[in-house]
Amino acid sequence: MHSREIFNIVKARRESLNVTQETLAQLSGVALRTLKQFESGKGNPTLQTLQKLGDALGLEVTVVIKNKGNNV
Amino acid sequence: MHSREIFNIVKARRESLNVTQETLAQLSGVALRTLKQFESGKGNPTLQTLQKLGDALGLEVTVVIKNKGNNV
DNA sequence: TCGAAAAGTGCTTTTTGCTGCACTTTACAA
DNA sequence: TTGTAAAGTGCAGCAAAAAGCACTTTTCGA
Repeated sequence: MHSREIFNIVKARRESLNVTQETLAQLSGVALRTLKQFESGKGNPTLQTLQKLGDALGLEVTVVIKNKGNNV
Repeated sequence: MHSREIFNIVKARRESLNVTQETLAQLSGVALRTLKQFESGKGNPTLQTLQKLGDALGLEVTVVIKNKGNNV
């Protein structure tokens, strides 16, 4: 999952919940400026930032094994 | 998935592949110091760092909806 | 069409992640 | 036990993320 995809999922999720950036910023504890930057495709958020946003949106950051069945 | 879990998954994955921190650092392009810090449970990696490590280990960072069936 | 809400952007400061270096500690095989 | 490889840690510099502020642009309903 590429960064862009992740950004888009967050943005899409926020929109599907009908929440403004400002509200999400308050709910998540992430600064509005940071959120804006992030949703407009720029930036390289820290895991913590991503998780704060995820928590507020009912999203979860996970790390999974790629290509099951093709591993050592 | 909490930060600790993510750290542990990365570490466990590296070990299961029998790769040293030093080798992973070279393969992933992440500095050894950063990797060490990260595997010992400290730090708050950026998405990019996490993805570099994931790429080298065959892991993928994803963002998924929690509690399927309980959404808007 | 117009006005307000929402979103996007430039600039700046503060904080902190990334990195290199040197050293210590731990694990393990000879 | 001892030597070596691997892993962990303190310190410091640099780059970049986080955040605040002000302003512009876009969106959209009245």
